[in-house]
Amino acid sequence: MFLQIGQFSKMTRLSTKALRLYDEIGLLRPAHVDSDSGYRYYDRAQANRAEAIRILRSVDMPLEEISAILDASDPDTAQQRLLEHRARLVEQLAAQERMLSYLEAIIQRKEITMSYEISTARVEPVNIASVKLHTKMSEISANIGQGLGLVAGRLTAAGTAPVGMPFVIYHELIDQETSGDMEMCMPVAAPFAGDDEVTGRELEGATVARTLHTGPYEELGQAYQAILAWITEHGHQVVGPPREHYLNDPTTVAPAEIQTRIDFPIRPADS
Amino acid sequence: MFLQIGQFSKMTRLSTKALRLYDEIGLLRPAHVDSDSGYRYYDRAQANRAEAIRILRSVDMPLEEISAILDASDPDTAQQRLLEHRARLVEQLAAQERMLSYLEAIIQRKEITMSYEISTARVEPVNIASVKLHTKMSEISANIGQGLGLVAGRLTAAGTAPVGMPFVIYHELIDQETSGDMEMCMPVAAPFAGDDEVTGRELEGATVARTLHTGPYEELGQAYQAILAWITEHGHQVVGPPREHYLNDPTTVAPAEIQTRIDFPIRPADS
DNA sequence: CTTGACTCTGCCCCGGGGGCAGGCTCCAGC
DNA sequence: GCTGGAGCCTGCCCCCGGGGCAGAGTCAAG
Repeated sequence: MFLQIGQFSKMTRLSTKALRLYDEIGLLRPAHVDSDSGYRYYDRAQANRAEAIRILRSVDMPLEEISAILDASDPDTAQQRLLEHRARLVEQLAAQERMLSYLEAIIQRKEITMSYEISTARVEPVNIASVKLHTKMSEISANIGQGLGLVAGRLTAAGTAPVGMPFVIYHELIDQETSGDMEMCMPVAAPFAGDDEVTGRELEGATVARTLHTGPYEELGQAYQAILAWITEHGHQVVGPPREHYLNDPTTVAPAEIQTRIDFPIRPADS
Repeated sequence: MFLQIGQFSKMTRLSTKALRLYDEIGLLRPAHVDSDSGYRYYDRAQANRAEAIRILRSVDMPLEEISAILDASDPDTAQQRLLEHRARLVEQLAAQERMLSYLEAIIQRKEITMSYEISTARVEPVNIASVKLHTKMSEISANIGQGLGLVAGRLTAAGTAPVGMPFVIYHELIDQETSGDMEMCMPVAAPFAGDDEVTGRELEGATVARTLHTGPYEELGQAYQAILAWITEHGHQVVGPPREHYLNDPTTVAPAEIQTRIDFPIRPADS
């Protein structure tokens, strides 16, 4: 009546290796184990559980989860676990889609890393309304959205409007571990009075090393490296915090099309 | 001028662990390694290659592939590799989608494994046109499609048409390793003459153990197990090869909705 | 009783690192 | 020049779900 592991393996289309593993972790214990030989013997009735395992593995559910579901006393709990796993799958799917579209962008531009054209430019002083805050890498994009929203709101409340695209000044280096101050700015025509949150001031003019990055924000690090290397190579000296200008709207444009300009204030070598 | 691994790690957002691994496999060798201390020293110029690695890893490309791309002398070869990887991603994406929709079906039916209602039925003799061939597990669905297409063609050519849904007789057990004969059949009103490929005959009537499976073909194994267990339990005896009836069209219906009826000819216990 | 098919345990392998232990090495401050 | 602490080194085990293999033991049919 009992089946050896090989026969049970054929029945259930689970490899013997897998069956031994499931025995070991207690997911599917053989109906009987010969204590002398160690041979595993399965009952036909166990095929049902085995099939459930095979099905759940086929949707990539971890063995631990499967255990939890099959041994759940409460059917609602099991259902809950299934829903959680669905959420995981949906998330993975989205991640895969993001990867794919990013890869498409890389393929299209025919190069993996960007090559940057760097030039100097003269930036005139400009009146800005800005809000400054301390942030870290993982919060940057959320903070920029909020910050610029806040500034825009105050401008509207004051009966005025920005006269150009928004930009951000990074007063300190922000990387994976270190947090730092960033200032989100909107250019305005006339000096802005400011209040407790949003300040108005004139941003000093500067000679800048400038480059344009086209692509998702994750790649901006390259642009910074390129521009800093260029500054060093040409013997210039950094004299102020960099400014990041957002030349189009990331919410309406594909990630591969986002344009960001970086301006690094410098004192040129020959002056 | 050289950077220690920690500084380079911050620059490139690659963990020191990863950098050491890339050194080991030759993907990204430090510009200099102190032979006394073993300290790794990186050049700023290496940040470019590191960035390319980070980007390609972010789209889940294996390290070996990345090596091949970055060290490809020919840009076309590199492009080719990227395209291959895209194909892989697309395939994975499709697999994920399949899993998700399967999981949705499982969630919806509120049970992981099917429970089968099994009954006996009397099947009358019927004229069939059929084609028989030897196949294995992985070829079954392709063969069924071809086989039924062939039979349908001959029927049309003979100026007649099937009078019911097609079905398949499994003359031998077919599982993962063993191949066996299967016969793809269409019921016809009048005896069919047949030719070298498609034969006509009368299929004998029988008392059958019958169950209905709703769902993808992958799950059919459960139905067979359930029906065979039922036959054994009730003391019946199998007297012929099982017949699988396809009650709806799998090409127009969702996998979760496919209906398959299994008829197993038996001699009832009480006769 | 023999033989061949089956099964057992135990080990190493896959990928892409994470984490930790124990021991060096470097650099900055004194 | 010295010292302390941060940074770095190698080497090992771990993740997950098995695949593959070696060497030894076991089962069932003839």
